[in-house]
Amino acid sequence: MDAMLDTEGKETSATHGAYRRLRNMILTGELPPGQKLKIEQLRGLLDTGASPVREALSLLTSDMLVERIDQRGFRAAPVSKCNFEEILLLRCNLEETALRASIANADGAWEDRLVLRHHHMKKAGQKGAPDFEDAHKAFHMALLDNSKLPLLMRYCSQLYDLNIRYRYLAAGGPSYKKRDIAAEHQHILDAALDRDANSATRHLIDHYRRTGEYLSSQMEP
Amino acid sequence: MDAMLDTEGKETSATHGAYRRLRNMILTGELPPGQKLKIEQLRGLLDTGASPVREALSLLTSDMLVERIDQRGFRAAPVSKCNFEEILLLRCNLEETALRASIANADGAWEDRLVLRHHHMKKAGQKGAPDFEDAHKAFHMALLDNSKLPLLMRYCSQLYDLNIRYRYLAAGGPSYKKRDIAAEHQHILDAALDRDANSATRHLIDHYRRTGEYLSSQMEP
DNA sequence: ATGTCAAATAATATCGATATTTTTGGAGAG
DNA sequence: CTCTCCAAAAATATCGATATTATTTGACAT
Repeated sequence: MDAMLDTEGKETSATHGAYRRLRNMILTGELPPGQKLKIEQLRGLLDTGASPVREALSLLTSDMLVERIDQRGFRAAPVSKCNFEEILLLRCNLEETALRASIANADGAWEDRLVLRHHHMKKAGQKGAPDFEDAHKAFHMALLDNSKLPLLMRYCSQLYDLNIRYRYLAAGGPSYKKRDIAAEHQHILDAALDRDANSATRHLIDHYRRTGEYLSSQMEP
Repeated sequence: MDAMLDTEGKETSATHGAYRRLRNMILTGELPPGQKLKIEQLRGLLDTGASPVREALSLLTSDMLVERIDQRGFRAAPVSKCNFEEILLLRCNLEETALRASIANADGAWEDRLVLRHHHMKKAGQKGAPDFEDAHKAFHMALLDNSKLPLLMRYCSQLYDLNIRYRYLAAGGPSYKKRDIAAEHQHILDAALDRDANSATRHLIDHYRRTGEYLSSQMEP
């Protein structure tokens, strides 16, 4: 009953709450790569027991955001240029597969979802909303989710998160507006609505490669 | 100090031991798909505390072998023909990428490892050793591991395990010898040693597709 | 001075118990 | 006879404490 009065009335279990907060802290770089994650320290930070913290860290292990070291506890997953480039490679491969499958299953309901997600993203981008990241992910996932391939979706979602972590680390926050990102999104959307798989995947992959090259250039080898 | 005297002197932490044993039980079907996994019950089965069991189940969640249901505990992941076909699809896609990358990096040390793994697998297969499964996986992983792409390797390993689960479920154990599996493996090996990426991937994918069709035919829709 | 070993310290992993939540079973009303 | 609702039972999630293991510190011998 205390949990309800905590800070907001939205979290269900302590474990899940700890999971979400730790995840965010790692994605945004608040907990830097390679940092030792001591139970006691986190227990204080999230004010909850040791069991939820421990279980949340176990779950983050599957997302490859936390590493468990034999009997020596946990640490935030390290980063490297090499790792970043592998993420990019896999994303291009898997998202192409998913997007082609989505387009193959295209129907009116999917098109509606796409248009809606795109609109929300544009709106969030214009007023610099803090939930632009969420809207951006939602749009990209909507492109893929008509594939009806849950495993593939899971991998894409995981890789997406690993990628935005690098974006936060390299730029200290959402660093769009460099290029004309909006136009790139529009091209992808239009091609998807036209059900032109070749054009859509080409635009999508270009979109990733460009962001990838920019981030790659900002990292030491 | 008790842990050393348990049954054998090889396990390090209780959590890891529980993880390995539960994983095996799920893969072999000893814990059937969809079954509720009650902490108390497993605690008795593995005779260890509730914390290691709980943490092991959390880890198995990332392997997609266990599902966590909001506040209602855990259950063994369900199976379906649809899920099986997705696994097959992703395996063909990801392993082709990995094998091509492996061959691109080919060198003498890798060839040695391949030959060795293949030999061990053949030996284990002839004498019907219980560790044939392990040797079989080791050979397939050796084909891929020269790609030097750890993330991709992880996905391939995960999908491999999900797949052998279906093999156990459909056949109640290793059901090879139906076709001339040995010849198929030989073809893959030879093509890899020749550094012929097209031939190697064709043989590898055929190998999976054939096993896949056999298993698919044994399942209800 | 320096390297090594042992005691002290700190952190993890695990246990046993409790509070919360879900599920079950049955009694009463419609 | 069926449905709803409440109480009892079971199971989960969480806490606090302990045992185990790693890390540091400092003393001793070389």
